[in-house]
Amino acid sequence: MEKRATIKDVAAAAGVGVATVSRVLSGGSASPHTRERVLAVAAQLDYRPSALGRNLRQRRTGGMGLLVPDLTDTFYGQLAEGVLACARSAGEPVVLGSTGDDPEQESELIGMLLEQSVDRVIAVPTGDSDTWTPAIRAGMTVVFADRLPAQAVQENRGTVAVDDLMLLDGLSPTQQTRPLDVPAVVADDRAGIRTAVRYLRGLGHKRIAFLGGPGHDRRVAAFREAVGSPVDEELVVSGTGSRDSAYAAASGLFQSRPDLSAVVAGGNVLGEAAVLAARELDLRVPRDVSLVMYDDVPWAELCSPPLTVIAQPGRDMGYRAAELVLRAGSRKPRSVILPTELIIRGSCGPHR
Amino acid sequence: MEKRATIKDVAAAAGVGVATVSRVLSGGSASPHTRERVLAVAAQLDYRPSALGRNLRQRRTGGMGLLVPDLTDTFYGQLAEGVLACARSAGEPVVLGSTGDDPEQESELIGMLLEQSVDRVIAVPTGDSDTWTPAIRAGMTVVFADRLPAQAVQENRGTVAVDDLMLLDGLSPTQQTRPLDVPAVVADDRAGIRTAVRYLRGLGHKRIAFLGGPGHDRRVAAFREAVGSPVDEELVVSGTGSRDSAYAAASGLFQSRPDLSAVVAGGNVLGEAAVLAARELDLRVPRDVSLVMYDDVPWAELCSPPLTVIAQPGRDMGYRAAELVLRAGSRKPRSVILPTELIIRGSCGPHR
DNA sequence: TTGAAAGCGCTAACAG
DNA sequence: CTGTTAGCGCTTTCAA
Repeated sequence: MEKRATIKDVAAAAGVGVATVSRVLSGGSASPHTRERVLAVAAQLDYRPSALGRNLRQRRTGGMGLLVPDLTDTFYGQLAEGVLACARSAGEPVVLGSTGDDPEQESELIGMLLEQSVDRVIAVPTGDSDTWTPAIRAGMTVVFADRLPAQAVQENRGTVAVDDLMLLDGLSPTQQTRPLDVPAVVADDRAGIRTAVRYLRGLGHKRIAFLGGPGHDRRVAAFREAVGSPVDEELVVSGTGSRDSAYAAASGLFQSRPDLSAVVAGGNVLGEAAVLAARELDLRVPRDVSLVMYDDVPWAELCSPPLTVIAQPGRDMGYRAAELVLRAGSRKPRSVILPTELIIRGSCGPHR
Repeated sequence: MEKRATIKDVAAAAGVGVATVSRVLSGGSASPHTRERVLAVAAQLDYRPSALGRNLRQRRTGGMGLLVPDLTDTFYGQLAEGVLACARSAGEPVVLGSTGDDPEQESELIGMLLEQSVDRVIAVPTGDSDTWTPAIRAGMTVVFADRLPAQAVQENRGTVAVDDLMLLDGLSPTQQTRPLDVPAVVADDRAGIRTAVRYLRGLGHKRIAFLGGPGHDRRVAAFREAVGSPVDEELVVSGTGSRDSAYAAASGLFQSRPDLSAVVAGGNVLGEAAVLAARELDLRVPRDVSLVMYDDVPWAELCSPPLTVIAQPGRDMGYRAAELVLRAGSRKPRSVILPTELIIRGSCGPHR
């Protein structure tokens, strides 16, 4: 940067000590006269306190890190906008990283944040809890959004636990030693999926498939639960996150099981793939196959027929997560579960 | 953050001075023996140099800022992914801001970046060149992406000039005193729009409308040029950036000018609005109205009919911009113009 | 080749 | 209420 006025310049110009300037600018006590004077000089010099000095002094960078799998996925775009909105109103910077749903990249990004001393992070986790334990141990305040890290292999060291969320999923907390207690902001996947499956059932569908992607474990679990056993395992397939892989999964599913009559796509990328694959195979929606997609994205309405979706509040999710990570330290944050809503449009029809 | 090993710890443990450690870690000269020893100790202590100390010392934060209008717009998601990819390979952090296409928010974000001493910024500008001049004067290296700031009212102070791009648009550089010379990475809007208009003309369309949004000045200009005078001004309308406003603009256009037979949407949000508005008004695409949309986004193919688009390489644009901003300083970066491509799908038909 | 020392701009004790 | 001072972790002269 070019030469900018420092706190010293202001102090000198105002004829006071640097500490006084610092106090005035951070709302500390000062005589009205001094305060006014300092403020005037600061304004006149166009002084802007350098975050560099402050950060070093406080051994921490302000703001927060944000790790998402892919900004090309509209849902994460919404989530990011929520985080940014909250950060902006708090005047805090956001350091962004895109993991590509790759645990290795995620680790590298965590390392980068550590190096930057960004000690507050909102993450859509990709790796398992072992990826996160070290960072949390190192003092990072993290809030998970949209999903939770897969449970790592149990060890007798503590694991990342996400309190009541596990119960929500009907998973038992297993034997955890000193859980790390990471708060999370997620949608009520279980209810969302259950509602969708019931809806399809109500339409007469028996063979319902689930098309999942990375991080959809909770949704898959909810799906299994909703359809009840025995689960036809061939009807539960997953892509790896890329659009190509999602397409391949969808296409493979339709071809291997022409008897299925409905599909629940675990995310908008998978929904997109399902629509494309169905069209390619000349399957009509909803005549030949009904489709429910997780995520309400603007283009869901553009499809013909418009897609019936399980909407989750992406922006809110980001905003709430940012709030949590900022408030952490004062009160201990509790996880948040946001409601989903089945929005019925035109992509589901009665089973024929 | 928790207590992490500092350079001092490493120095002590290795029995050398801190300067030596610093040198070794930044690839300076050191005896093989010393180097090996330091490296070993550093690894053993899991030492990670703190960016805080370095930044303060160098009076600049590494990495780069990224300012986009809206991450919910898939195109900017692609752009951001490109920037992140380049930054990642350079190991640099990215500080993100979303301007909402609001010059005021943009200014605030610039201020935030200045405060953070982020001196390299990639921006999809919203404000005019006066918004940017101060930042650039303050020593910020900026690279514009996707669009250029509107020319501010001429003064005899220098203005932000974007060298050859203005010529590309057929604008004369007017009388500029010491242009600030900000490099930019943009798509060849002029060619893209021209190709689209010619294509529609070839289909027999005479009344072609342009549906623009914020920052589409160059596209509007290209459109005017392509249709040739006299331009029917009622056929050139703009939204303000929100989806609602885009919808209103599209709907208003269709209603006020039922005689139009083709629309060029200046961006994917406007294309979305056009599809929605057309459907609402019972206009069939492409029977009643042909549509070409700027931006190729995954869902363009999902529409029925699939949308004919002017594709621009969003990801490349981000990547190139990041490269430019990182290389700036060594060689003086030149602007880059990326090619567009008309991808013909199904949303245009012959004029009836 | 190496080490000692001087800060970068700021905040937080600690005196006055 | 205010000023002085001591660093935060690092890079970078400057000597040795």
